[in-house]
Amino acid sequence: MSPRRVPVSRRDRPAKALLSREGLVATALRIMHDEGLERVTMRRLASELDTGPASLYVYVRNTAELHGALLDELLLGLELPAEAVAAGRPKGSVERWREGLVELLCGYTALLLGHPSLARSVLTLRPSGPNYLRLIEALLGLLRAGGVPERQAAWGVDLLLQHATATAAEQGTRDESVDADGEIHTQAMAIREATGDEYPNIGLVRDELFSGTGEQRLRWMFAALIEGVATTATPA
Amino acid sequence: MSPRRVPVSRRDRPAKALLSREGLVATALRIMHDEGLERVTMRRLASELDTGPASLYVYVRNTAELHGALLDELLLGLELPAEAVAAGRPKGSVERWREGLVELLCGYTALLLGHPSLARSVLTLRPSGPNYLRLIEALLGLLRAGGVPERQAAWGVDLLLQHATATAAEQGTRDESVDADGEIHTQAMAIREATGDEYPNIGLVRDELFSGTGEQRLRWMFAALIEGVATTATPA
DNA sequence: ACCTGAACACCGTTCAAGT
DNA sequence: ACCTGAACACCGTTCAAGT
Repeated sequence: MSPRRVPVSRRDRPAKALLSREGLVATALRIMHDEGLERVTMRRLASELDTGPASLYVYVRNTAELHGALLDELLLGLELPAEAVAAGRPKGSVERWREGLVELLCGYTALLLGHPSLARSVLTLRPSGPNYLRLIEALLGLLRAGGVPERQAAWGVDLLLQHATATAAEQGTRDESVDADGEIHTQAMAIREATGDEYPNIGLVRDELFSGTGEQRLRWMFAALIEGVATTATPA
Repeated sequence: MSPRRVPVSRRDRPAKALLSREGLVATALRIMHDEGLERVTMRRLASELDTGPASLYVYVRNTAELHGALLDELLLGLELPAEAVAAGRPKGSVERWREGLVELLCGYTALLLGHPSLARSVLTLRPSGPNYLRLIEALLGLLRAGGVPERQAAWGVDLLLQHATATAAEQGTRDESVDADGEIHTQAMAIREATGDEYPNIGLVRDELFSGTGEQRLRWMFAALIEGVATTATPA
């Protein structure tokens, strides 16, 4: 029907920015910041880049890989504490490494808390980007600075990162998605209604189950994790 | 066109089992066991129950709530260790409570490892079913039996359950979904290729990052968690 | 080679309308 | 009241075909 020869796009669009992995990730990052990760779909991304969804599969294997790239981009903004840079060589006040660890882990958690659905994705991702490796490197450095044995340090990094990611993923749904916020109330109510008859221990510590701020609990959890990692011997 | 008066269904179908929340959950449970949670969709459930998807919303608020019900049904099959039942009163050999905790947590993890995508869902769920409360009750009982202070015990339950759930969720994708198994290899390769130049600490403990069996690492992680919870003081 | 239109095979949730 | 057909507004991924 309508003539298809008019090359309007040539003048209308800003040069159509040739597709590339970098362009893809940059656009995805922008959408994530503006509208949240759930809006970053292959179809949305494609239409944003003036193409069909199939074209994206030239640059990323699948959605999971795209999410991995987004995480690494985000990690660029995570500054490593000074203690982690001069790794392996303990200096300054004793136990400084613990503070450095908590700081770094809180930073990583805060980063993910800004994008909780990314955290959910990362939890099943085994990230492999250079900036994630830097993070592992820094955590290992701090643990070694604290004199934590090699195997405990190696396994500990897993434990610490998993906890940070899971915490962000868990908090996630609460403020972002519409539906899930009913569930906290439902659980809180269930716990408050749990009779000391059927659930004596819940009855005894009921208030403590809800005590503390998120920040307090998070810092305590990291401290407990670090303590456990530092003092629990691995098998064999 | 075709006459709609023939009540064939009356003879063909097994009485069409009136809709109910229990029936819904039972059907969902069956599909989950046979084909995995990703097949348990509202539409699939509806067609299985000979109705439209809209009808299900009379019995569950949304998918998240349905998943919560599935978890609680699953937890029916989790047996609590004897130590947890006679809670609060330490008896038998000292430190028996630690074994009980590890056992219970491993049991819970194993349960979820059988349905990793349910674990992913549970992580953002704050479950509130009676059987989940029983689990909280048992964990609290064991921690109290170990003389762990109230606040540490309360906050610790959160930490322990989150770790168990996150572990199952993480393992999850690996064997279940098709795509994600590439990522472990990708990460492993990235770590193996990380030069000791750029990543000295990774270079030093490289082998330990991959050492141990899943079972060994899980038990060590729970032991470390428990140790940290038991010995780390909460603020204020 | 690099790219993509069109299709395949699905989703959760809502709401006006029926019984 | 209780229930539901039909629609709304989407998904990820593949593959044959084009340039």
